[in-house]
Amino acid sequence: MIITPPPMGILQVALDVPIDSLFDYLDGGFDVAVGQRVVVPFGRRRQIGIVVGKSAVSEVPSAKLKAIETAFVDEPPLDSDTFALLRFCADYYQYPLGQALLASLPGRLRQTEPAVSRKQYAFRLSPEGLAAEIEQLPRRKLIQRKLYAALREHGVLHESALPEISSGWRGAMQGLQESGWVEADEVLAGLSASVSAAVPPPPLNEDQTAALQRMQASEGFKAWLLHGITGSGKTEVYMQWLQLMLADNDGQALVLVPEINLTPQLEARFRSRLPHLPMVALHSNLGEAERLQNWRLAQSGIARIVVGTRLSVFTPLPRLRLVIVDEEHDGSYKQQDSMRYHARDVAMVRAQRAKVPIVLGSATPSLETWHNAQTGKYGLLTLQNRAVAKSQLPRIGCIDTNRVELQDGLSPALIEALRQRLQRKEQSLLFINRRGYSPVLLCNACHWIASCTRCSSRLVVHLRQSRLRCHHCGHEQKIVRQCPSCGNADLHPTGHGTQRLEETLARLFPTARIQRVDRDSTRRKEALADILQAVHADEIDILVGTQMLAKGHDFPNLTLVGVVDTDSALFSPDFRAAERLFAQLMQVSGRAGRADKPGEVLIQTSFPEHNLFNALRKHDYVAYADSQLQERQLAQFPPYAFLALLRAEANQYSLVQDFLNDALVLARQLSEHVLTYDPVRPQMEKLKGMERAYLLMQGESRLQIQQLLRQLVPQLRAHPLASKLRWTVDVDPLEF
DNA sequence: AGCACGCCGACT
DNA sequence: GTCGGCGTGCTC
Repeated sequence: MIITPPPMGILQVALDVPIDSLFDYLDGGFDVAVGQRVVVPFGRRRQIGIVVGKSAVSEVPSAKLKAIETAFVDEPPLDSDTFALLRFCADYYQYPLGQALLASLPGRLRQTEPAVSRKQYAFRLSPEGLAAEIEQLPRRKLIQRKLYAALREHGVLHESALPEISSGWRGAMQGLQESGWVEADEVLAGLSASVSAAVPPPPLNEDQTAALQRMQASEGFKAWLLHGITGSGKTEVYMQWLQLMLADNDGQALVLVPEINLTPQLEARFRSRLPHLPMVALHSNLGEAERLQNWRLAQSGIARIVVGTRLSVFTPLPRLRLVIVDEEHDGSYKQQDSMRYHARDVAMVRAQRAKVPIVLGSATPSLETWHNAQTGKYGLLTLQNRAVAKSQLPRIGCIDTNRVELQDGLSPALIEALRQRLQRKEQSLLFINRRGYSPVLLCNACHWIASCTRCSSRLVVHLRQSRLRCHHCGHEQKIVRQCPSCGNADLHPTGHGTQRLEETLARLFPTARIQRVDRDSTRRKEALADILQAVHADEIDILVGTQMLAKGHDFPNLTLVGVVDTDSALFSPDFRAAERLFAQLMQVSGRAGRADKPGEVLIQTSFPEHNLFNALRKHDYVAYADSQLQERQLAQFPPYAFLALLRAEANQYSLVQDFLNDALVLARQLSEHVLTYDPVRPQMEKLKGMERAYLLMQGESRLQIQQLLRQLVPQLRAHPLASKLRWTVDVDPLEF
């Protein structure tokens, strides 16, 4: 008797390979759903894949077809909303779907092994336990009584909350379970909840109340810009909105934060105020196991709030009700390799698809966002006042470096201001955007300059280590004592970096306690936290650092911020440099005088009358943004135009040139709407030994750009030179 | 991306 | 004679 095997279906599988196509496999008898993880044979190796479609037939000759090896049918498949979002992004950012899909998953789900989470439990009272009373428990079983009381109050308690009650909770809980009062449910691990009572919300000021009311009054998708200076209480608005939106339902919220170590702080604040809303964090500091757990808690709907960086914009959230993007102007939302998405823009698309509101918060919104708020596309919510009573805005002044003689890079006025702060036992902060001792090593005889051989950059002098370093590629060498060009032994470190400024300050103020904060001084894992701690403990008088210090922390006793060198950003060929500088200086100003002590900001510049500083002195973001927008409109730059960049690099510049020239011809043929400029070399013409150039495409709409790229990119992939050099497409590029 | 195949130079 | 350089091409 002949047994006919059951007919096999065809699965379209997306794989983590840089090929923009799907692969067909026989389902192997597995009952697989779309979105499921599968393991497939691929050439000589095994690959993890995601099923993106099913069908009865395949275009691929049946001799070529292989069957899947395994399907993880026990795991919940990727839901269709998240899947559709990733498909949209893969399309929009010109990136292979399989790579986009797989990159969005926690690392453990990219392996060909089944991913198991550690079992954890949530506890609740049994009917018997509910019927009982605490007095039935012996007095001396103190921990059991505490646990019982907590369970009565909270209903269900996750085990992560229990150490708060007692370190000996395990034994006591066991006792309660044995007596039949408590039942345990197995849950996914990783959720932290709290048994502490919610910290009561502070009263809101008028602006905050108005913002909340307007947000509450809208329904479905609606984008808001929450514009408020540092200290105006944006976080409070977020928290009360979360409470309003999530308290009496089972909805979920996505909260995006920039890629800095501020996530734990925000998390702690949220947790103390919203202890009843289970929250998970998703950021790069998590271990693999924890990341998987938290992701699954979001996917299963157990976690109600997800606080995370860029990548978490792709986290499956079946009951998404609202999205918050904090510090929306922050550049770290833009992925700068692989799929070059902008998490803020993706969040906007996500909110739109999910028909939920989204709030973008910032003191210095990106001009794109500001423009959208001006044209009415986004609702504008303004927080005018600082929420903390009595605190006032710092006085901002410029020091004209043309008119004074600098002493090792410092003006007399700034030195005097520092001296005053030391006398008053107040703290100061000096910003300088260069680490190292000096940015240039110069031969005074022949004007030779120490340069990197692999990059078009100067080598930075690090005097303490007696090294010359390239800050772009990591190349390092001993400091040369003699000019390699003319033999002169008189080489001068020229210009100032953090190390040199630290040295100068130590000489000017021998008794002051000075601390440098840059990538070099915070290499150790806990170093930055230790320094910030010391600042709070008043163990430091003067901080010298790079923009690392601009974000986040409040220093109540800090009353002076000095900005030493900014002028290079004023005349950068990157049209966004000024926007970034303004945001940075606004943020820096927020560091000064947050308590009841008035703060002062002093900026050393050769262009004190520059319109950027005029606006900054008045704390007038609006005026600056509007003037910048006018310039952008005249120049037809974003947000009045849309850009895409084709970057290419190779050891040989001629390769890059040939490729981009061909691409240019193609692009001009393919679109009469999109303006494609001749290839341009970036500031850093050579980086890590690679010669670089790019092609800029400019269109009136996203659609025009998309239509061009949809045709151009496949043709570029087929170009004979395409495999001989490295090239990428950057849609809506932020930096050039 | 991997991993094969493939066709030319200096080595035990 | 063969070890190995990385160019070319394919993976359902």
